[in-house]
Amino acid sequence: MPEEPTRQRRADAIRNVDLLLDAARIVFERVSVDAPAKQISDLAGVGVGTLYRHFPKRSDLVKAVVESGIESMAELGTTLSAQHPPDEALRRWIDAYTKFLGTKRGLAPALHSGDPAFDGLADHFRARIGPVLTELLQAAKVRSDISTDDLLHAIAHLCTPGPDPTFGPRMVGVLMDGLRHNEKG
Amino acid sequence: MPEEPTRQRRADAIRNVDLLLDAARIVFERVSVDAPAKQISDLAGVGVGTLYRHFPKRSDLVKAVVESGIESMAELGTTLSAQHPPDEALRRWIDAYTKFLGTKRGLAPALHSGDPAFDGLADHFRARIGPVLTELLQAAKVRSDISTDDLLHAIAHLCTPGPDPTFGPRMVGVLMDGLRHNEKG
DNA sequence: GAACTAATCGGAAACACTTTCCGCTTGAGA
DNA sequence: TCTCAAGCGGAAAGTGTTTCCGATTAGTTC
Repeated sequence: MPEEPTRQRRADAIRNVDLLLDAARIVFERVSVDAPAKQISDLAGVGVGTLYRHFPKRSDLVKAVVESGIESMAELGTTLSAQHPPDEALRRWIDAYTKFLGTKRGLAPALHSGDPAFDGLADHFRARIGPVLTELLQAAKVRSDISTDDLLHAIAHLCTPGPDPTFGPRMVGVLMDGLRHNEKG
Repeated sequence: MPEEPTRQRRADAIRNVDLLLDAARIVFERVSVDAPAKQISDLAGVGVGTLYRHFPKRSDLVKAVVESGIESMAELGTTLSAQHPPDEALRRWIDAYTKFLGTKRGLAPALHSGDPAFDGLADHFRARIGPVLTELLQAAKVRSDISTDDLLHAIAHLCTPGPDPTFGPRMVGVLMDGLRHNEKG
């Protein structure tokens, strides 16, 4: 692979990417994942053109924000499994995951809308979080016909932010009961 | 309430509404709930203007299609509870509900997107389906801290059509296990 | 530290819908 | 058959995304 003596990345470009990510995090949380791109570029103090230069599709910005969240979730998993007994670690991690998804309006629907824009994201997600959760699940000895992917997916679906903030957590609770007290061994 | 000697509704208008609903059902299933309005009006053989005359917002068309589905679900509930023992009736009804949601691409995400356009729909849904499901649930004696609404919601969330068509049904299965073998009596 | 250039910027223009408007058409009622 | 409001269709307006490109400006070189 040709390694051109590439010129260093411009400082303002790096700064703008950060500004945009910060602005996006704020807007996604306070307004919605569906807010107009201009609203984000305005908050970041740059033009729309700049936003689209760094994130060719609007969805790429969403992806970038989510990816940064994925990283923290993965790290949390490692930390928790070191500090708590298996099922407690699992419980806490699921709690955090639930909260992560529940915080950004429209995020869960967007991720599971089937929009091919997010296909790659799911893979990255799986690759990074999957092993961590798998370990937690095995340690907690839950039923075996449900895969790690299944569970991540299911929780993501259940945790759409809505009028009743207890909904997601409660249903996840039922789901976890179902995992433990199962009919398939 | 003033009952004006209102003129009868025009035959072509009635026909066009039907054509539009049929076209919408087809497009929602074959393409997606998010397909352009023009695609639907074309299939129906009318102009966009006509579509918007009968369904002022694009989402009204979605609503209309879903409402017709709700009606059949309600009827099915009654039928099933008359012909089967409680838990079998519940199982079958949940199956049908799962399939209903899983069939229209983008429907579940749309319904739970938080878009106020669908607020009324949720109420209608609840009013019509709630009692039926409540009866099924009581008859099947499942845990009590989960309401009928909760369950309808949860299933709807889980049944987003995706690459793996078995996902929804499987997770609903786990959820139902959780309802029966619970930790809260 | 001045000149050279490619990377970057920003906002205007091009697109892709959705929704509104309005002149023309047609079915219902007399 | 005649009248005329309901209904039609598609053009135009509104809204958000994505592309473009002339004007800047940060690295690099001398």
